[in-house]
Amino acid sequence: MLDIQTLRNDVNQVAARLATRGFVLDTAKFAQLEAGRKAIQTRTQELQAKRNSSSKLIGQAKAKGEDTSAIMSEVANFGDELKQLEAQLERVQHELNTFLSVIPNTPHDSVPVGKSETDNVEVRKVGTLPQFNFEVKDHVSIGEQLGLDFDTAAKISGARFSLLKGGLARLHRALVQFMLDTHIEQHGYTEVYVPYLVNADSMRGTGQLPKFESDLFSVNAGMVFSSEELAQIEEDRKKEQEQREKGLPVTHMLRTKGANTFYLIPTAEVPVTNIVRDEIVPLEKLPMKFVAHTPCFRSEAGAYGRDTRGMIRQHQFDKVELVQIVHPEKSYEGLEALLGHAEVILQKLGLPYRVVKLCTGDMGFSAALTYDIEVWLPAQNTYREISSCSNFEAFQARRMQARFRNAQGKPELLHTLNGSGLAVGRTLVAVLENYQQADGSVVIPEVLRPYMGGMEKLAP
RNA sequence: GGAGAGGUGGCCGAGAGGUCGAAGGCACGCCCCUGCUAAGGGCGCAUACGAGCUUAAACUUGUAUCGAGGGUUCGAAUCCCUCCCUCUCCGCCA
Repeated sequence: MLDIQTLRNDVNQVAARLATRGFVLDTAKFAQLEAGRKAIQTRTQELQAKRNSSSKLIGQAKAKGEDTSAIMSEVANFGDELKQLEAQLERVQHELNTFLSVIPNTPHDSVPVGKSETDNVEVRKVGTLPQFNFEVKDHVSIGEQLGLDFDTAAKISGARFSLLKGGLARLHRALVQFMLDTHIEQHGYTEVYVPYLVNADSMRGTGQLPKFESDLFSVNAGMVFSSEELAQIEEDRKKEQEQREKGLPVTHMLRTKGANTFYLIPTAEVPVTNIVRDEIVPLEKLPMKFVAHTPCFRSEAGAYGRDTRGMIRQHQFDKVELVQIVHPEKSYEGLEALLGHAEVILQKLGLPYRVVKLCTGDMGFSAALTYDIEVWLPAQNTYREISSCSNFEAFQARRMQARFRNAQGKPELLHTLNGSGLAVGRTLVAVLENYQQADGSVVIPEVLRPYMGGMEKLAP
C-alpha cells in the first residue's frame, strides 16, 4: 500500500513512477474519491461533535435532575442525517481503500525502466559454464533413471506435481539442510518454523490479496453445515446482495462465517514477514533476520503452457526463504547483503549463475527493487530464475502496520526484505543438469556429501 | 468434540450506561534533588484519520478506536446478538 499522504500531495509524480511499470493510476478517480471523502468526512465529524457535546449536556442535566427534552429533540433533528452520512463515509472510505490496495509499489529510482524480462539488466555473471563431451540431457531424462517420477505424482494428485524416490529424495533434503545450516551458521539468520496455512489478513499484509487470489490455493476447514445453517447462509447472501444493490455498506455476514478459510502459502515470505504484523518492534531488535524452509503452493492459473515439462513450475515446491525486517535507512544495505547470502549457496554448490536487476515492468506487485538470481541450466542452454530478492520498503509494512519505535520514541513503519535462498526444486534441477555424467550418473557437489552419508554420486 | 474463564494503551491492571481515551502500576522521556553505579520528587507519555496554522515540524482542534462486526440508546469499554482468538479441565490424537 502506498502512503495516502504522498498521493494527496503529489498524485502526478506517483502516477508517472507507476506508469514506468505499466500501471495506469486513475488520478481522476482518486481526485473524485478524495473530494467525496473530504466533504462527507468534514460534515460527518461536525455532526458527531454536535451529538457528543449534546449528549454530554444531557448527562449533566440528568445528574441535576433537570428536564432534557429540549436538547434531546434537537439531537433527534439531525439524527437521520448523521446516520446517512456515517454510512456514506464508510462506503467512500471502503472504496478508497479498495482503490489503494490494488496499486503496486513505486519502483526505486535505480530500477531500469522496461516492459518485460528482456529489459532486465544483468548485474554480474559468476562461475564458469560446465563443458560436456557428450550430449547433455535435461533433468527429466536424467532424473527418470534416478527416481524422479511424474507419472505416479500425476496419479496421486495431477499435473504439475512431482515425486522423488531414493537418492534423489535424499539429495533434495540434503539441499534443504545445507541451505538452512549455511544461513544459520554463517549469515546470522534465526531459523523459524511457521504455519503453511494462513488467514486472509496475512495474505493482505504481504500483498497477495486482494489482487492475486487466483494464484492461491485455499481451504475451508470444517465447513460442514446443518440444513438450518445453510438456510441462514443463503439468507445472509441475499441480504448482502440487497445491501450492495441499495449502495449500502455490506456487513459481510458471510465473511465472518467463513473466517475459517485458510490459504496455502505461496512462499514462506507470507507467514514469516507477518510475524511483525500489528507489532511495534523495539529499535534495538533491528534488524531481524529469519530463515525458514517451507513448501510453497501455487495454482499458477495464468501460467499453463509454460514449463510444462519437468519440475521447473510446480503446484508444490520447497523453498528456503530469507526474510529481513529492518530500519528504513538500512533496507538497501540489507538487500545487498541478503542477495549475497543467496549467492553463497550457488557458489558453494559450484553452480554458475548470473544476477539480474529486474526492470520496472517485470517486478512483482509489492517490490520497490528486485534482483533475480538465475542459475545456468545446460539443457536449456540458458539461465533460469532460482531466487528473487526484493526490497518492499514500507509497502508491506504499511499494510501490516508493522512498526518500530524510533530514536524519538515514535512508531515508524519498518522496511521488509526477502529472497529465496534458494528454491529447492530448481536447485535440484540445476545440480542434476550441471553435474551430469556421460553414463547417466550425477556427481554430488562436495558440500552436500556430509548430508548424503558421504555418497559421491547418484547412479542409475 | 464437551465444560468453564477471559480478550482494555508498549506491558500489567481497574472500570460494569453519562463529565472515560479510559484510574493505578511498570517501562520510557524531560526536569529537580542527591553526588555516586541506592533512593526520592515533579511533569510528560496511545494510534489512525480530518480541519486550522505552517516551507516543514511543533502546536491547536475535531472524529474514530477498550478482540471483530452488527444492534439498542440522545449517549456504549460497560447492555443484546453473531463471529474470532486465548487460557483451564475432560475426551481424542501425531
